Amino acid sequence: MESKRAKLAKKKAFLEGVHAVLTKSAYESAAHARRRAAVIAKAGGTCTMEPTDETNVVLCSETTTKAEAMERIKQGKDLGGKPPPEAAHWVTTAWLTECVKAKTFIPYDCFTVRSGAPAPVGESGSSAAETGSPSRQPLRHRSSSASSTSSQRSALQHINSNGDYFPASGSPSRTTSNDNNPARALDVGPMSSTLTVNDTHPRSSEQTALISTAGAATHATAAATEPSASASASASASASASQPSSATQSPAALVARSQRVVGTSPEEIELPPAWEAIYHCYNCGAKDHGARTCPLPPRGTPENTYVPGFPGARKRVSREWMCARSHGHRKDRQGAGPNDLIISNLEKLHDTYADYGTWLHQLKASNLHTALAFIRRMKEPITTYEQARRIPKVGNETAKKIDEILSTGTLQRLEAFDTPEKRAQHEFSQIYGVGTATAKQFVAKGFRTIQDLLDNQHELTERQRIGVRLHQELQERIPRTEVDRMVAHVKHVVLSIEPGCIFEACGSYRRGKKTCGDVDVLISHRDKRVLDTLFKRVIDALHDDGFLTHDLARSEGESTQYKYMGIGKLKDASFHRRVDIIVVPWEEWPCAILYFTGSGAFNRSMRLLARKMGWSLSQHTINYGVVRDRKEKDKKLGDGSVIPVKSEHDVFALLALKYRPPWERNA
DNA sequence: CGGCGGTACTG
DNA sequence: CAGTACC
DNA sequence: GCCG
Repeated sequence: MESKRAKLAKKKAFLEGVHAVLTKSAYESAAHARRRAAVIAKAGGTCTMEPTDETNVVLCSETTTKAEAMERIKQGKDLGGKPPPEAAHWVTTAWLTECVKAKTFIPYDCFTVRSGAPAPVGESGSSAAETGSPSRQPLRHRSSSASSTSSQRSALQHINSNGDYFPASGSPSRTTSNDNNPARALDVGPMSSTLTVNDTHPRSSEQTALISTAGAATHATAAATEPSASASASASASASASQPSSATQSPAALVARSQRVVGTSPEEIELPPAWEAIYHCYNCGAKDHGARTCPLPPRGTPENTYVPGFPGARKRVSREWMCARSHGHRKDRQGAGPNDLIISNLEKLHDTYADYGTWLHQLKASNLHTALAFIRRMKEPITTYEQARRIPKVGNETAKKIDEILSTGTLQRLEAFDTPEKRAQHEFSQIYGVGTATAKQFVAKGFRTIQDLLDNQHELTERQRIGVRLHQELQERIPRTEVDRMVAHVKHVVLSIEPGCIFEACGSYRRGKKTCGDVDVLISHRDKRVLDTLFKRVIDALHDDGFLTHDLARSEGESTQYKYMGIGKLKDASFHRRVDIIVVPWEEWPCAILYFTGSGAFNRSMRLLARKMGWSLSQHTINYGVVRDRKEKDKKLGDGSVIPVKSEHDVFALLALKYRPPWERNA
């Protein structure tokens, strides 16, 4: 259990950072407005009539919705016509006043608040004495607050999952999980945490030592919980302030910041009765909790040798599995890395392998891709063949190539491929809907540039036409702030259609990347009947308001998981962006969010591991007793039976893996 | 030497 | 069915 | 192309 003090700090956390803006409809007179402003000031926030970059709360009157307020703002009646920040929270003034009075804090993601209806959510504030310290600085002037702890994120999520969408399902112990501390995953060097992984394979420990000499410095940081915790907390506390320092924020902090805006999913789901009957904690076997809240150390360590009661379960796993290790991102890092020359050359080699399109070369490419994931995270330069050999997935061939790069600066192999035809083929294959086969066809037809394709659009399929026309725009990475706004928009539309939905933005965004290639949105609802129409209604609504501009592929008719792939654009954005939306049944949520968060290499690794255990992991479920055809591996003879899971943690526990938060799943 | 993720939409 | 896509 |  958390101390009372920690709880108090959490309660203060939201109100501390409030910078509110009043809409005209939120007050009747100047005096009324002053009273509202006083409420905010008492909470330690600041308040204006004009939105600023720091605005994180918009106060609506008791009788308007966000949509109505937006309309008024558009007409210039409120806020002088200046639009509020897209990511701001919309609450009624009465609600905020009440929260301050009761010393409770505000659920952070209430976008559509209707007349007076919502009562303050969260624990009763009576126990929270003396929170309103009058001398608190406004957000913009605070440097960092020691009172905010790194558990703030889970606190917010806790409230969130007990809030509007998931009333009163929480047990008090759910925040005291074996969950990772975000501060431990700071960007400085996720590698160090692999040292805690459960295996002592002789060779791999050697390899780990090699690579993680780089991360040695991180030990100090990770061990010094206090500073890193407050750094993480201040980053998320100052969430809505658009600070230039965001470039230096850790992925964990970036995710925490986004969670305040877009996260609306429970940490655990309820299962259908038949599944609930066989569900138990896959970390210890208890029936009364899941792996997420299991107090025991991770399964597979000497301290915990529990094995779940499903055929194929095993105790230990080699750390060679990518999914068993922490993979922070390295592409985001600024400055030059020690192995940039090697990396850039091997990346080119990877691309040429991928362009072949044959089964064998796909394997070479994916193998090289995995090796690159390990090379990228090294802080020390590779200098010898032997040193390279010790990196996982780097064998004789790759090590020789690294050696060649070290001595000559390039790869002979690459120069042979540097022809106009190959370059054209590679560029074509970057186009959405154009793969290796089509790219080769285009080259064979004599096309060499994108313009050639634009001039011959009749030769293309519908998806390819869209892909070619928008090719330049879609090549652009999306800044995280724009993803924030896109996701907030989609979430608003989804929740106004069906308030009981759960919603999570996944993909690289959930993994804490600073820029994303596309926007991935996962949606579910408890009620199956709702799901059957929800998908179409959401897509239609997003078309109607002009957000979605092109469809690339979408599920038709009824199925279990609905998938939409298309292109969307915010009105004030400069580029069209790829948007994926998936609607899944409630009980498939954990596997779906695991899949949709990725990364791709992480998924492959995890699924391979599951397969080696005789199981099968997919975006739907994890199954045991799967019977596969020996010859044709695509042919499944039996689906087996579902192993029910309530959270991502359960899947990790099943595979005897230490839980990896999203920002450690980059590869 | 055999194995390498699992699934879903388009045409 | 092959091709392409999602992570 | 790497791994068990």
